[in-house]
Amino acid sequence: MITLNYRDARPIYEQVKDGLRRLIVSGAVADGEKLPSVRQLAGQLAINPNTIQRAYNELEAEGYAASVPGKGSFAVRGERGQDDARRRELSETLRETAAELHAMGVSQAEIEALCKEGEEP
Amino acid sequence: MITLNYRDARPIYEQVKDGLRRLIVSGAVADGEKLPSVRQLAGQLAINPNTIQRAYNELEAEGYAASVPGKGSFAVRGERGQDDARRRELSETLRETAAELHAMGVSQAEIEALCKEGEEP
DNA sequence: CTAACTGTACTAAAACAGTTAGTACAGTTC
DNA sequence: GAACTGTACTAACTGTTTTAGTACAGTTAG
Repeated sequence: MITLNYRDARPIYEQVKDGLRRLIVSGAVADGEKLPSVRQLAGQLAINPNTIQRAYNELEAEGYAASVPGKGSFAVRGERGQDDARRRELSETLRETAAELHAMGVSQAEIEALCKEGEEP
Repeated sequence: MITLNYRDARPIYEQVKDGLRRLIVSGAVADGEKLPSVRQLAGQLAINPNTIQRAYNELEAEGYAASVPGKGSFAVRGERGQDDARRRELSETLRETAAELHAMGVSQAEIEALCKEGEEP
């Protein structure tokens, strides 16, 4: 479900957060579907439950999950607009990345091809 | 020349590295042009020389600069292909970013518009 | 009701990366 | 020789990440 990379400079809770968001945003985890419990996912990844809790907290703050005490945590796929900050961040990243590829001599056609790979069918 | 953002989570040496690479790759600093010395740039940014040295070291490892003991550090603008790893990394980032924007409902046209902003004149 | 699960909260310590400080050495330039 | 340059190294401080351990309240199935 999620893989951790300990050589990565990014902290584990962020890797977990990004991994889950990817699953939710891509539809791999359906809207409202139950996510693994804090302790269960911690056991599976062999890390501390606190780390998972932190990932879930931030994911909830961003609008991609909802946690209910006693019940569990659930995926939220809110049509759109659930997190404008994230969209702005992604747009900025996309622009900068494309600009540097351009400077490297990569053609606009190649860049657009990369962008199309994730298009919806 | 370079601005630091202390609120940024990214370490200073990375901000320096990315800033310099951007200057080199964009042509703002010509090929072979002398970069500021370790101590000089450190003084200008009000940080420790060791931090600059680290940025220069990594920049040299990536092929964007060359340091000569006793003389200084110089920009390297190697036509292309000087750093395949960086290009692969950028391609991967671009694809993932575009995919998530797609999943958020952003159109292909909007994405391509962002990518074109950095195009060469 | 009991037992086993759920999320949440909190403190304390350990581990790590980033950064600074200081010093030192060898090569270059004038 | 003096003033630069890059490089190397150790030591210490700092903040974040992560772990460990414990605790409490709500939910659910038996």
